[in-house]
Amino acid sequence: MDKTGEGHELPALDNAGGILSLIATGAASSRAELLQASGLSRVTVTQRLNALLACGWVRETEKTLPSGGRPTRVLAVNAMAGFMLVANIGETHIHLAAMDLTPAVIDQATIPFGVSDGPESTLERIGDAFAALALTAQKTHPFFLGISLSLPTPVDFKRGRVVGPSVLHGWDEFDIIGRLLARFKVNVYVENDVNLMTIYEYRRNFPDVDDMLFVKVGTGIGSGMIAGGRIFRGAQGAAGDIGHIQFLSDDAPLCRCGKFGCVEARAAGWAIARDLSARGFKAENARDVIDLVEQQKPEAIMLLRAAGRTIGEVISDAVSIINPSLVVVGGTLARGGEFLLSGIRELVYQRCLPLATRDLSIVLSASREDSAMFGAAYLLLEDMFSPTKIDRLMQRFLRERAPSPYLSAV
Amino acid sequence: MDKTGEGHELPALDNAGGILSLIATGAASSRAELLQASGLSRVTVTQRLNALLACGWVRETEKTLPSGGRPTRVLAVNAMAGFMLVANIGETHIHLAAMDLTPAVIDQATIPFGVSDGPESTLERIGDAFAALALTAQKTHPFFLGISLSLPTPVDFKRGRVVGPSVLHGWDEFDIIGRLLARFKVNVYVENDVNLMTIYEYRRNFPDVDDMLFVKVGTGIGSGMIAGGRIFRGAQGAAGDIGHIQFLSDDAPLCRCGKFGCVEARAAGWAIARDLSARGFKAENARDVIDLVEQQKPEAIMLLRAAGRTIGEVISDAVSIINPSLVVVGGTLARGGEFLLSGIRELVYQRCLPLATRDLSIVLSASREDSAMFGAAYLLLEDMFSPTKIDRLMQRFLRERAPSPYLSAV
DNA sequence: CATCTTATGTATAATTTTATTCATAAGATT
DNA sequence: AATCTTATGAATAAAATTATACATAAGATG
Repeated sequence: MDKTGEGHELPALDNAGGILSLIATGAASSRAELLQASGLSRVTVTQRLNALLACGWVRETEKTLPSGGRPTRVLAVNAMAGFMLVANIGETHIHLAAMDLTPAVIDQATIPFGVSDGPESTLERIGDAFAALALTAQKTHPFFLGISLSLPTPVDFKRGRVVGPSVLHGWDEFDIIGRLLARFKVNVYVENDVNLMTIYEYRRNFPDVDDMLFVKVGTGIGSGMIAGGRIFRGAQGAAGDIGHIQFLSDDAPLCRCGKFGCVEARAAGWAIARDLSARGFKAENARDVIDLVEQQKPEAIMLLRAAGRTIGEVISDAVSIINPSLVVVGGTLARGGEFLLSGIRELVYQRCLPLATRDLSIVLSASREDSAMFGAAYLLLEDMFSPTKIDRLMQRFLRERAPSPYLSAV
Repeated sequence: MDKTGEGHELPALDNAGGILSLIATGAASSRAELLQASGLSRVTVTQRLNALLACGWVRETEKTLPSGGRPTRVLAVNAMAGFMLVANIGETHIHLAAMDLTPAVIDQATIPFGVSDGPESTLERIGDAFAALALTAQKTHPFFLGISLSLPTPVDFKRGRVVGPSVLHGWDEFDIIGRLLARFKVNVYVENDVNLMTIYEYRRNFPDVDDMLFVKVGTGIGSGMIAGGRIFRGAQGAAGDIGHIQFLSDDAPLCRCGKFGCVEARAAGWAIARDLSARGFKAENARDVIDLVEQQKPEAIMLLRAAGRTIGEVISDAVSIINPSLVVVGGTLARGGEFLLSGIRELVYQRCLPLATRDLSIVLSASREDSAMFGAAYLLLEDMFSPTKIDRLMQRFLRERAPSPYLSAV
């Protein structure tokens, strides 16, 4: 009996998920590597790969690898097989995009936002914008993979909820996943923006550096870690909170968190802006600080240099504790370039033991503004194409591809 | 044709490694769980499990789990299936043991050692002691799994070598694995003692706490981390080096490492001994300090309390950065109990944000002196029974079990 | 004790996967 | 152009694995 119920010639995708996962995660990019990595026989791999090719999940690229004989054809996930919806919630706007599996932007939108907007109405507006983006994207990229959100606040990733104090009012413990799931029926991911920027740096710029620290120096200060090739979140998703490590002194300034002497209160964008204001400049946030630096104001440059040394102190602690092989400095103040970086380097090389700094690089991020959005896309892809989850993805795909008339009739 | 060449009735262990791995790693402890976890059919699981039972790798325990019907039989790796050799190289002695797969000690030995003994002669003496232990152990525990060493110095685990400055003279970059492999032809693991103590705490005392920090406060200060259930080593295996994080002040004391103001120089056993000596007491190391504390000398207690607060500062940094849900304090000075712990707790709860300390426990280790040796055993078991390595283990087992007369004749 | 539930073993046929072999493809080398 | 190498596809039989069905085991429950 024909399983599809019709003579539709749909290729059998049984157990092809493992093959797709290997290609998507980069574990294999040719038939030979698939054989090696999967441990399956050539016949089986060929059959499953053909099914994936026929369905449009995988494509043969034009690239080939030299082999001594006939060149190896390079395989890749077909970026146009599907799309995902991502959004980066900032403090003044929400950027939204439909992305293909590259990930690259298919279509995007921006809606206004304020930190006092509650989650209910915000998620409804995000949902509306998403629905419009999905309508366009689905025409060219048939399969809707899922949704991924970036939030400027601590997030318990497993539960997908904002935890603890946040700049976003009323979001604490709100069931973000539940709300979006009810409307879109796809996997929903929610993560902190710094962790997503970290994932972006790792996947896009330093895919071979399996132990790195990303430090965002903007209006606030935060960090994310890649440990053994995976984002490291800690027990509550609060790992990397270096902004509120304290250095006590007689003149320890008051921090936003209510304590004295935090790194943020000494070196974050808002702290430098505060100090510049006290000196008669007009500065409210990190961007104003950088504007003054770019205008070569000596006071601004001096304060940025000092901030670099302060941040260098806390980065040196982090380097001693987690021993990364790369530190990437990003965020708005990173646009201050060497003015910021030299102080960081100075302190790290001075304070850490040679063993930890021997093979350590400290570099500026080359990221664009929306790296968190791409990070959100990478996170979604990484999780959905992981060996443990791929089967569920394939099952949903099969269900949607062949909506059985019998089932819907019952 | 009979594969064994004889009518020996040896059960076919083909592909049984996966089943053994599931049982050994704790991923499954009953037939039902094996079915679920392996995804194989009942027939296949039964067949492979029977082979493992027949070979003595696995046994049925007396324990059963209630199920509503016939109780589920609990399976476990047979602790007597094999043995491993472990050694903990300390600064004055080397403790060696043959351990079963529990791991529990079968037989042990101690040989003298000094930090100026080079690796060549030391490894030869360790090899001799190991050979003697193996002779006994092999009688009751047939299969020789491997060797695992604990060293009081930074180790690059992947390469199995001492890296950077070390209390052990002449060991830097020495090929420890190569030397032991040449003599024993089994897997050899080499790891830092603090990481092994961390593994011990995790596996034996807190198996459900997947994000923990272990701090060893002895003559020196070091730490190890469990992140997501795995030991976290960093890029060079130097992660957790909290002993040389600096707190500068006017009276910053000189550290062994040549810098001023390190945590070690303020709060380690040798630093407290130094301060006690300056006050006329006779104290050289952490043990002497604890002796004075146990004699209720107010100066010793005062210095230990102060050390607790200093260590608390650096632990609070680590807690902010890695967000564990548990901190275990061990090492010789931990025998000072609340005198040490109260200062640590005070500083951590004072300096970390509530999000990080909300679900954080800080406890004393209940470990015995030789926890590093058990940690070494756990490390070996964990790696050799991991899904990725189990097949190699099974292959060696099969090779040794059935030494083919044809092969040796050729 | 009879009955219920779930655990566990085994025989059979159906299905999936593999090993093996042969054939063709496609660039590199001579 | 002839030849070499490795990639890739396909056909066949052999082997492994599964689904299914049936049978027994063993404690809990009433």
